[in-house]
Amino acid sequence: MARLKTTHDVFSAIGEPKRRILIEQLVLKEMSVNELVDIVQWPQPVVSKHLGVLRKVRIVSERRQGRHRLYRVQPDEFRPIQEWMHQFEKYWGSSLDQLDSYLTEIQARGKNEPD
Amino acid sequence: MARLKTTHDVFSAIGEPKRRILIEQLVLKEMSVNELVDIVQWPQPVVSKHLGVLRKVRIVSERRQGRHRLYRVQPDEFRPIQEWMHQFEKYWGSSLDQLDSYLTEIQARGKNEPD
DNA sequence: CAAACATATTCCGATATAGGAATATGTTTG
DNA sequence: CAAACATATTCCTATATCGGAATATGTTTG
Repeated sequence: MARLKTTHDVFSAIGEPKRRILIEQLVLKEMSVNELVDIVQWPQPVVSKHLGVLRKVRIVSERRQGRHRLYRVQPDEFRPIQEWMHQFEKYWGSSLDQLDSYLTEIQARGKNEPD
Repeated sequence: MARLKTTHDVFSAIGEPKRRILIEQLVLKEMSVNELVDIVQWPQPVVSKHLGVLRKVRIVSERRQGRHRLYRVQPDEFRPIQEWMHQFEKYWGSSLDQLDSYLTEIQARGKNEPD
């Protein structure tokens, strides 16, 4: 046997630092490939390939608009990670307070935003 | 250039499924290598090697007791992941409620547990 | 100390990438 | 339709693992 694919689930997909950087941008707003290239300053094929991986594991979705392709993050797909991380939360006493106030704030605003 | 090490930070370390399985066991209780081997049924060197990676990125710590080595999870080391995941939490309207009640429950009990 | 035990390490081979370079595909516009 | 534009894909190479097998290291016990 040998290595396993780092491209087949959400956990391994975010193991790659460049992919995390792309996600960090896309979570801010939907963006075209060239917009991303302008920001991160990597060769376009590099960006496209990483987007391909993210797309394969459904972390991002793509929408065509003319000759552009607009990418956006699909936050729901991160839930497996969040759920897996949940097993450690009980050890984070101090951060719970922050999170709690954050939640209160969000919920005061009206729970969820439109799609 | 080529692949980058999947063994140098927390994100890539948990990208490997077997390592997640080990973590899931160790979070339950401190355990020796052979205890883990008994549970997961992989060859001992495989277990040891994955533990080595987890140890290198500080996700687990090791403590010697006689000829045994007892491993345990270091939950604090997962905080970078949790913090990174935080950027998506606002999209999880429905799960916020669960989490909120979870927090309320925890806090009612007395906020933090001893180390 | 020798044997048994617990675990780590080394050496090995197979393979899945990551990135570079070049090119292909698809779209708009003149 | 040709040229320009936007993006994906293919081909290539180097390399970092993953797991297997064998062995080394360290500890306890008789």
